[in-house]
Amino acid sequence: MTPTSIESATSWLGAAGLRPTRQRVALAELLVGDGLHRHVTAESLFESAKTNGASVSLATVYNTLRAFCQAGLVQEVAVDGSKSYFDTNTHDHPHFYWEDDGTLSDASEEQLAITNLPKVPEGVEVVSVDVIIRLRRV
Amino acid sequence: MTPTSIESATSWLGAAGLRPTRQRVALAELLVGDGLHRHVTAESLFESAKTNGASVSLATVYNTLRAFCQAGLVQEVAVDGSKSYFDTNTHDHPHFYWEDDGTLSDASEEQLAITNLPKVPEGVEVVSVDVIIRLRRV
DNA sequence: TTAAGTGCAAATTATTTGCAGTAAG
DNA sequence: CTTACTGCAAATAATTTGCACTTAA
Repeated sequence: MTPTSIESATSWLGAAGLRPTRQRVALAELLVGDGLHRHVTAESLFESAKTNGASVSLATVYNTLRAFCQAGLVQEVAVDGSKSYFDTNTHDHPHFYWEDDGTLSDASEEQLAITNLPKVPEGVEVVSVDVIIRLRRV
Repeated sequence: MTPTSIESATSWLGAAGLRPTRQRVALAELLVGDGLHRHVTAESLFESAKTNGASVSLATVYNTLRAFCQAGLVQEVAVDGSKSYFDTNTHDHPHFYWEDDGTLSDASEEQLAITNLPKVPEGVEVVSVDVIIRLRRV
């Protein structure tokens, strides 16, 4: 049978060895409950939680996102020197950043290709190749 | 004759219509005095200024970098959600970000090529395509 | 002379942390 | 029970701002 959003949230946490507390499950549901990818900031996730009637403090949202990030459940995306964005799609992929409203969205990966990645010195590994396409409405 | 670093700094400011005050010229010299590109944070530029005996307050370094950025003399590079980096090379080009020490350097542009940039919706312009290659010593 | 630029200290914003209380295993 | 998690409020880090003073044009 189809898993409920609570079930997917709980197993998502379990896979990373994180204890499924009430607030973590609530946040995980908002992030991966429907199987779609999300791009959130601590503040935006906090607002969603409030809207959905989940009782979670802002500090816990920050700590939880940090924990999810360290566990590899979400990925931090640096787009703006002043805020941190988190993406539930942990696979390396390009992003669109809408400068007008400060939102982030996925750019389909098949459309983009990077060739001739510069060779890096000995003893150095490439952690990731981040591509941000900044957009503005004209 | 070869321009002095003060002369290049002053004309660099003049080209952007910025008044060449003592502190701006001092900072501009540190940034473009020798014709090489620099990657700085407000804090790192402030330290360089102190080391070079230039008397500039940290607030002025922040305000000046902001002014240079708005005038198009430097470009902000988002690599880390907690700090702002500025690059004197305003041409779109890829960067190496060294996670170990938090430094930024240029990746030579000829080595990298992006093909099949996703097509963007009507009425939207691509402001820039930022590529950050994150590196870690192994 | 006069508007733009500067320096300080106080304010703001995003985020982290200390610690007492709460809950999961 | 025991250790991890949570919530609040206070702490911190990066950056901005208000305002009196200075300086380039």
